[in-house]
Amino acid sequence: MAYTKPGETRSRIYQFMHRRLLDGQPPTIREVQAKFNMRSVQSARSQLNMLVQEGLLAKEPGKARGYRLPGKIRKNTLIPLLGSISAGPLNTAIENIEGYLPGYSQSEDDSIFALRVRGDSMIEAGILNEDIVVVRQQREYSTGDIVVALVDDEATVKELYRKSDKVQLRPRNREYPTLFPDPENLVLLGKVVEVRRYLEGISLEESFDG
Amino acid sequence: MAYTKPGETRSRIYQFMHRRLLDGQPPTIREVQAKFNMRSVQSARSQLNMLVQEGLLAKEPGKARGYRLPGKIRKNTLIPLLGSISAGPLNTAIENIEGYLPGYSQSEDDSIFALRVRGDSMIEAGILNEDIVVVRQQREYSTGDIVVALVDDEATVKELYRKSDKVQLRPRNREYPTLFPDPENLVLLGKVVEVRRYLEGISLEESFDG
DNA sequence: CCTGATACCATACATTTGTATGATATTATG
DNA sequence: CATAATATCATACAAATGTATGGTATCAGG
Repeated sequence: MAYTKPGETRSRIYQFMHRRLLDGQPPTIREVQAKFNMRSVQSARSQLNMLVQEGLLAKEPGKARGYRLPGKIRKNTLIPLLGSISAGPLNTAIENIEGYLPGYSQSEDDSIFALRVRGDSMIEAGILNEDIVVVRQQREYSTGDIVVALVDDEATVKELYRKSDKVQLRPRNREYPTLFPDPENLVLLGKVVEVRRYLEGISLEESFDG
Repeated sequence: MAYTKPGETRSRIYQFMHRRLLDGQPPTIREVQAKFNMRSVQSARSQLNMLVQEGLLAKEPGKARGYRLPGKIRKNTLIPLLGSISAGPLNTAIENIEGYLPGYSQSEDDSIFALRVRGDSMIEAGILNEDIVVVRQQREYSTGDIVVALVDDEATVKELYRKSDKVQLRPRNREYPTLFPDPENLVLLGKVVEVRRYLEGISLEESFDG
């Protein structure tokens, strides 16, 4: 029986592992062995070891199904899609989770959430009614940031403008007026870091209710 | 030591499993045991068993880390973001992966990819230059679908219109003309099911080059 | 308080899975 | 052809992990 050319099997094994790991189903060494019609566990294992050495895979030694994608590869998280945001601290809103969106986890602890946009006040920025915005809470905001602010107990998406100490919340729709909120009462929930629009109905997963 | 109320631990275990499974790292029973400070494997196992019975989890018996999300629950995958799409079958384009986006995988085998939009021909549909569209390949298309078509060896995003046997590709920008492609040469790469816009630079991961 | 249901424990065992050792076959290359 | 590098095999062992048995503790409701 002919051997494969050096590197060829390894490349195919890598693709297989990559797909399986992204799919959330880390295979065992023996599953790789079977997949590639090898007659010895070690055949698969040595290939996997070399992928690890090349830095293309990571592994947790000793653990079953311990192969991972290397750290530099960004991992998936779920971003909570909040229903309606009411007044008060965001903690209370967390109770109101409508579903989850797949997204990047940037750093561990920065809190990110998603919101469905109501209205067309940002239409000229390409944010339409019913679009979903992904929001990251921050301390500092700069002029030009698209932010989610709490105005009159209602969350609203606008573009932030600072002029000296005055703050403006500008819609991106000529038919809407700019807001001049009282800085004392202005609550900024976060900065919009991503806009999403689902063109086909998707049902978001429900959370446990038991 | 007080016991938790009936159902309470189970609920927390479910959330833990849900997150881990979506994260692509199925835990072992003993990892669950440790996570919830149980002193017996069986404590964790019986809870997991009941979650399976309630249909909230699935499992592959005997296999290590064999718990899964039941089929109906949508899974997270990574969607390949293709660089430039050249002519020819899509297979060749797959070689040209620029990175991956976190997204839903609908059914197992439907092939989904993402593309960066060049130009502003769809601006009135809220799709701006540099936006990313998530595309699903299909057999059938209907009028009104936003599709990715291959015209003159270049991928373009347009709205599809059918009138009898004639096909139109309409831009959503009054300054651009409608295309009347020759049905023979029309290649539809897929339907746009999602639009995304990242307002902060993200670096996408690279793929295997060996 | 009584009783069934549920949560939890301790321990042992079986299977799956990772690891190790030592060898042979094939390929690539000068 | 000679040689090194790589691919592959066979087999055994060790660790991780799922499974089973039988019991005790706590909770919930009448």
